[in-house]
Amino acid sequence: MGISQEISFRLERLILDGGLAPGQKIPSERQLSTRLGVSRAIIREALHELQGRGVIETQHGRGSFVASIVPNTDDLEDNSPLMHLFAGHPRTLYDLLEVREQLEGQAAELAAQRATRGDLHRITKAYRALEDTDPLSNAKPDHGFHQAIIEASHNPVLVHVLNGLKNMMLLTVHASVANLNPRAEMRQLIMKQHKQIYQAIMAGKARTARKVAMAHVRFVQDSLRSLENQGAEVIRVSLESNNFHENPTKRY
Amino acid sequence: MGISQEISFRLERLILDGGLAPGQKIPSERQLSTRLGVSRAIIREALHELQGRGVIETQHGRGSFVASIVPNTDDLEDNSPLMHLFAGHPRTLYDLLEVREQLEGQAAELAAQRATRGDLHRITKAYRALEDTDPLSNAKPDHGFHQAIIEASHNPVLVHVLNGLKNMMLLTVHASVANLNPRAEMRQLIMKQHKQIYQAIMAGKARTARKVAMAHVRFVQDSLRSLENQGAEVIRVSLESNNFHENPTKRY
DNA sequence: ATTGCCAACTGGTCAGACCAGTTTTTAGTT
DNA sequence: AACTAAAAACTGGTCTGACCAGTTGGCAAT
Repeated sequence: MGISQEISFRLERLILDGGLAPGQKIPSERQLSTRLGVSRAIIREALHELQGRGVIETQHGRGSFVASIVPNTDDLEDNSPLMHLFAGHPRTLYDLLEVREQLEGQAAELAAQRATRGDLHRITKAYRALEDTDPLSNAKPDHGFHQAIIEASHNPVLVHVLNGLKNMMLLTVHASVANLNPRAEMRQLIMKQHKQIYQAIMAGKARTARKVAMAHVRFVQDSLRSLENQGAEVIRVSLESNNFHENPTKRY
Repeated sequence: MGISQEISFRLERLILDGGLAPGQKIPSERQLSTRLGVSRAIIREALHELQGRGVIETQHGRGSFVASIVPNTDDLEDNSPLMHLFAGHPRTLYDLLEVREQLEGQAAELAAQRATRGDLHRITKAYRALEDTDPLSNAKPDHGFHQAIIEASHNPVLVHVLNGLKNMMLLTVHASVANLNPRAEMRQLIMKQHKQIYQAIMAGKARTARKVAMAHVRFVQDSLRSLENQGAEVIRVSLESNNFHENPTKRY
């Protein structure tokens, strides 16, 4: 581990272990530099790291200060650092939907082929719940319906993979429900798609089930995209030129 | 807001928007420095900030890499209950291949659409290695080839999912290579399939890429199955009852 | 084919300079 | 004495160029 890291940890411990209270000023970079016997560059790197972690805040010409809200260490548990960044990021939404299109399609196909009576019963139950529920902000029944289908695929790997995506999936399902359902005609279409999926699986029509399931995900995808284009608040942060890596030639 | 901050935000967005997948290497500090027109010190400060946020990880002498999304939640590592249940279980092999068929198909399609020059170069390199290597029981080049394609899809979610399956995948790739390659005519077919995939991606023929990639996985699947039926020693480990669910009515 | 070494990467650290804001001191005026 | 405005003395922000320390890949000798 480099000196810079060591310094940042040392400073963090100093701050957290008492000494410095929120809002308090920490020594200047040059002071820290001489006192800790390292170059100012190292101090600056360490401070930037703490800044990234939200431990301190810096003001040009004034100094660095202990951040008011000390981040609890529990931060790293529920949502991994990137998870937080990915969550709600529109790109990830589409990336996720791309993958979902495939996997849900296959799940539907396999479900149509392999579902047992018990599976069919569970799917029916979930479908009924989906029909009955007040469609306002009802991400749960939606997820339950898809989950029942996935489990009926009898492919543990598939179940496991989709389970791993569950958190992010819930996010997208929620996003879709929240953005799409309020629009009456969209809700109609989605319910119709659910019905198609349900019936195809019930009838054991594998190819059809795959097709409609994929179409369903794709529909959600396209709808969100069009919503986004017409200015709804699905975040879009477009950006300046990247001189960074080459860009994919075509993307979306 | 200082340049350093701006740079860190820009980098973060480029990572997320630019399709930089977890584990992927980001340009060297000196490259970024010249490309973004700022000093290396600034780049380093920005990188330290991202490091503090957990977006990247840095290794002395090697470079900086996009942090994996869920570094710990991948329970498929060594001794997870699932892995134990899965390992060597022939059913799992086919389940895995089922999922792989979809995901590899999509990866190939997206790679054909989105691959940058750098991606194409990496794929070519991996392909060459695949051609040159003595095909006897060497799963590594095979895996490298597929990996290069997957990364060229520029879909972090897809990369992540397939990465999570990496261990199991290596198992199946190994199985396929070990069982299939020794048979001359099979090896020929597989090499031909690889060539088709390679050419389709190079030519940017997305649909074709998907088709041949899926056909490739399916071929491996079918071949293993037929081998198994004629009594070859496909790892055939027990196949005790699966309490996974009720038994599907039709299965294989 | 293997080994070993060397050149060319990569990040890590340092020194000193200068720019750009902020605060304090000081000098000058009233 | 009080007020004000200039100047000095802070603060962080950026740049440059150098050198150290790991990693990697190719090339020569074996």
